[in-house]
Amino acid sequence: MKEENARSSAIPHLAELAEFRYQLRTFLSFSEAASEACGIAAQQYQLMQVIAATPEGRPATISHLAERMILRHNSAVELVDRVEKAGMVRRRNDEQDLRRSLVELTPEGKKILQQLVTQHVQYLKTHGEEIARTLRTLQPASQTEKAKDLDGRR
Amino acid sequence: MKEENARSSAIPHLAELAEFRYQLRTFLSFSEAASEACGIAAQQYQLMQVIAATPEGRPATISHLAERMILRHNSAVELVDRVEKAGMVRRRNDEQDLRRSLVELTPEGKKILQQLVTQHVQYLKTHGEEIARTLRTLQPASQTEKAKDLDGRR
DNA sequence: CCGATTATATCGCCTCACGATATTTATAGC
DNA sequence: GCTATAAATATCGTGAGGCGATATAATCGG
Repeated sequence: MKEENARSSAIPHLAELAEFRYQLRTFLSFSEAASEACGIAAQQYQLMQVIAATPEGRPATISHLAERMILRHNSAVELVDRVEKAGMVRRRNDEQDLRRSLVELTPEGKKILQQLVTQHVQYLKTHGEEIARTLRTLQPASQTEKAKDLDGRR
Repeated sequence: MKEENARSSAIPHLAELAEFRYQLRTFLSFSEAASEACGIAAQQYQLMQVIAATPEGRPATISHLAERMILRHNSAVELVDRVEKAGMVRRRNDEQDLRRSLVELTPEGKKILQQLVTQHVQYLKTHGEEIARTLRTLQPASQTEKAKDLDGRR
């Protein structure tokens, strides 16, 4: 028999969803702290990561970065400005299409990125499984122990 | 045999981590759009969700909300101000401790929250499994098809 | 070779989180 | 019970960053 929270009664999966979002905020908070310990903002790290993860064939244009960062093009321009000022990336001119700037990591940028990726992978090796488990409790055919726990503890 | 991306070479798990963050951004972007379609900001929805998910015994004080939202106390105060102005929550005085305000959802707030939770649960029923799978590729003992795909396609 | 489209850049605006500080209430030590 | 300290909330000025509107330059289609 499960006691319903008066506040949450009648909203299915509220506890699991709230837990997932709390886990995300905790992860993002870690990410921000790690980035700023390296002297850059969290978004700047994300931009660098997108650049490094862009497949070989795909040029790292402002438009492409904006798309992967889910930002307006002008915001991507401004973000690149800031990361460039921090010395982590530089713009090159695309010789095929002079409208484009190609953004690439500097050696310093690669070094910092490697550190940050390592730290984040480490974090997710520790906490990723728990996040995945919370996500699974929201799947159609799921009544795991975790879900029962989140539902039952009120 | 896997071809290494010149940009990503020597950074293990870069592709999987970047993919995970892109999935998160996509989800958060959906969340923002859904919230604003209901006339509130994404953070305001999160606050409401935290309030609703607060266990019965635990009073929904500003301090508690700040902790779950991962915000400074003053920022939580300001967030509650905005959500109160939007008519989604109201403050009550704690009669045991007059320093505290207890924050609770209004009927309108409950209605909107229910809609948003439903939409988000629906989203995660569709996309949650994929996110969980990406997370799993970052686990210690993981060389799934997904991981091979992300590593191999460059 | 010119009108339409695409890519990037610039600028002013607005939201929101923060640090510093203030105010009120509770609590502990005497 | 009275005072020093701590805790909870609130206020205010500041700054970062994303966005819409607009501008400029380069490419492309007919």
